[in-house]
Amino acid sequence: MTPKPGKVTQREIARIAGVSQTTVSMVLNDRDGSNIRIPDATRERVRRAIEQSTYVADPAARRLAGLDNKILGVFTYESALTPESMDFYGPLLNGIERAAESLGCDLLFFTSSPVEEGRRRLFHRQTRLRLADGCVLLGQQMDGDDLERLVAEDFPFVAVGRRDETDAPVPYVGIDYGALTGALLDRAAELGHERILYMHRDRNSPTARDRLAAVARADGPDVALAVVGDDFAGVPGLVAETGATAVFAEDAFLVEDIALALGDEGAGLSLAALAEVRGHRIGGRALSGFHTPRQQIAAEALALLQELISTAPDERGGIEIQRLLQGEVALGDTLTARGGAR
Amino acid sequence: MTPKPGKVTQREIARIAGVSQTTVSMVLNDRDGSNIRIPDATRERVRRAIEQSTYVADPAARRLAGLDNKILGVFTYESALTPESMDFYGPLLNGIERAAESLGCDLLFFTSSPVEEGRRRLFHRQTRLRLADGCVLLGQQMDGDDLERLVAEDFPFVAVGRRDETDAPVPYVGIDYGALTGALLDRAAELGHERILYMHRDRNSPTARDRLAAVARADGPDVALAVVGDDFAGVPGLVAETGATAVFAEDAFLVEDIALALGDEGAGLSLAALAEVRGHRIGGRALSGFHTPRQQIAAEALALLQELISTAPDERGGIEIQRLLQGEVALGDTLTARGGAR
DNA sequence: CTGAAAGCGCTTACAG
DNA sequence: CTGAAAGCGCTTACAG
Repeated sequence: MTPKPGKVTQREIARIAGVSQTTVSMVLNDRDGSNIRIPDATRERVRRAIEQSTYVADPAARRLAGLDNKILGVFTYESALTPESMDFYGPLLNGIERAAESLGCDLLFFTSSPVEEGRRRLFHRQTRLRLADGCVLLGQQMDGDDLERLVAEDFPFVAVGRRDETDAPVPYVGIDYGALTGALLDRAAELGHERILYMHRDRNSPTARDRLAAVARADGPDVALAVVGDDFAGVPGLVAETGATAVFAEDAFLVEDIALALGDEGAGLSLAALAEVRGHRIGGRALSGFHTPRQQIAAEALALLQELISTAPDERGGIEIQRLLQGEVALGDTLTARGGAR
Repeated sequence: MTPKPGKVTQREIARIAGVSQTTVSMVLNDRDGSNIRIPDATRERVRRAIEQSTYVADPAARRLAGLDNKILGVFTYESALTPESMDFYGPLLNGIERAAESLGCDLLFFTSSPVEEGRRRLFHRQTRLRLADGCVLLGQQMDGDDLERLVAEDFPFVAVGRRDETDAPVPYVGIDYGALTGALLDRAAELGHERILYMHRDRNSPTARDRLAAVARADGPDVALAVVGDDFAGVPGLVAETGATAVFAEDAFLVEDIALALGDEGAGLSLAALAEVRGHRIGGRALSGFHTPRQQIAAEALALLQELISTAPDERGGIEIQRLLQGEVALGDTLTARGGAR
C-alpha cells in the first residue's frame, strides 16, 4: 500500500524513522549549531530511512520557505539556440553551462517570455524569474526599464556586455571594446593607413557606442563614418569618395558583406572587424579584428552573480559590480601595410 | 513606507483593492465557474491594483499549491552546450527552444547533476526535477534505472531516441534507423555492391542495435562487421581482407576517420554513414547517409510531453507514447556504382 | 536533545 | 458573490 507513488515527504520519512518531521529537516540540512545537537544514532536512523525511500526534497517548498534554490536564470533578448545565434551565444552558453556545473546550479531559460517588437520581455504576468536565485542577461540591446526594475527590486542579476542605459548601477561583465578599437587603430596607423572608413549599423548599444567613441578620439588616422543597412551597393563609391585605404566594420558578418560588395575593387584594401573574428575568413585570409574571451566572460558573470546572491542587498556595496575584461587584437591577414593595388 | 522592495503578494493587492486575498487569486486565474461569479467591477478593481503594482505570482507557491509551472526540464547525459556536442544536440535544442516558446514554457536545464562515470545522474539528493512539470531526456545512452524510476513515479517524461533498456514502457520519440539502414543497403545493392564492411563502435544503445539488426537481416549484399576503437591503422587491411567495395560506418565522424586511414587506397571505395550527414564532406564530396528530422523530433517530443503532463496518470493509456519518425536517405556523392579503381 | 507551531505565498473546497 | 480556513512541503525560531 504505497501511499502515492513518487511523492515521499519528510513526514513520511519521520514516521519511518520514528522522529519528528523537524528532525528530518535538521538532518537533511546538516543543521548542527549551538542549540541543536542531534545524536549520531538518530541522525543515522534518519539517513537510513531516506536512503531506503526515494525521497527528494521538494524544491518549491524549499524555495517558499526561503532557501536558495541553486537555480540561475538565463534570459536572452533573442532566441539563444538557433543556428545563427550560436555564433554569438554559443561560447557564452557553453561557459555558463560549465560554470553552473561547477557551482552545482541548474539553469532556467526563460523561453516563455512573450516577444514584443522582436524582443523578449523579461517581466510579464507569469514570469518565473523569482524561481531563480539570480539571473544572467544576454543580448546586444537590453531594455532599460527591465534593468531599472531589477535593480530596484534588489534581484541579483548580471548583464553580459557593458551597460549604460540606466541611471542605476547595473552589474555587468563585458569586453573593453574601446581599448581594443584604439589598439587596432594604432596598428593601422603603424601600417601607414591615414584614411579609414568605419562602417556600422548605427545600433544603439553600449558596445556600439564604445566603438564609435574610440574611433572618434583616434589621433592617428582620419576616420570617416558611414552607416550601412541591408544595401551594400553604395560601398565601392563610398570607399572611393573617402579615399580610404582600410575599411573597418562593426562585426565580421558586416565585413563579409562589404568584401562581397567590393569584389575586385577591394583588392589591396585592408579590412578588419571591431569584433570577434574567430573562424571568419575573407577570400581565404584570416580576418583581422579581435579575440574576445567569451568563455571567461561567462565564468566571470556567474561568479559575480553568485557573489551577489550570497550577499545581503545592503552589504553589496563592497562588490565591484562592473567588470570589463581585456580582449586582444587578432592581427589576421586582412589588415596589411598601405600601398596595395589602389 | 514600501513594505519590502520587490515582494508584492496577493495579500498586498487584496488590501489595496479592498477585497480578500482569495478574490485576488480568483481574478488572477480567471476562475469563473458555476459557484464563483465575480462582478466585473470587482474584477476591474483588482486588475488595476495589480497593474499599478509590480506583482508577479510566486512560482514556488503556485507549484506547491498544486498548479502547473509551465516549466519543462531538459536533462542531457552529457554536457549539451560544448562546441563538440552542438553537432548532435544543436538542432534538438533549437527545436526544443522553439517548441517551448510556442507552448509558453520555460526550460530548466539540470546542469547541476553530479557526474559519475562520465555521465550525469538524474536522481540525486538535491534534484530539482520536481520543479518541472515534465522532462525531456537526451543522450545516446541512458540509464535504465533512471527510466524505470521515472515510470514508476508517474513523472511525465519523454526520451529522445528509441529506448528499450527497460521492461516498463518508456515514452520516446526517435528515428527509425532500422528502416533507413535497410533503404541504404538496398540502394547499395542496386549500385552493384555485393560485399560491404560495416564498422561500428560496439556501443550499447538502442539505435546502435537497430543498425546492427538491420544490417544482419540484409538479404542483398553480404555485410561483414568490424568494431573500431581509436586506432584506425587496421582499416585498409580489413577492407582488403573482406573484399568490400563499400564501407559503412556508424556515424559521419567515423567515416571521416576511416577515409583518412584509407588514404589513396580508398579511391573507388564507396562510403556512407548510417547517421545524419548534413555538412559532412569527404574529399570534397557530400557524404552519403541519412537526413534525420531533428527539429521535428524535438517538436514531437515536447508535444508528447505536454500530452502526458495534461493527462492524469491513470488515463494515459490512450496515448501513443512510442513514436518513430521516418528520416530519409541522403544519396550524397560517396556511395557510387561498384567498379571504381579497385 | 527534540517536537509543536508558525509561516513562506499560493489554490481550492467550504461556508456564509 | 466573497471571505475564512485548510493545506501544499518545507525551514526556522521557540518551547520544552
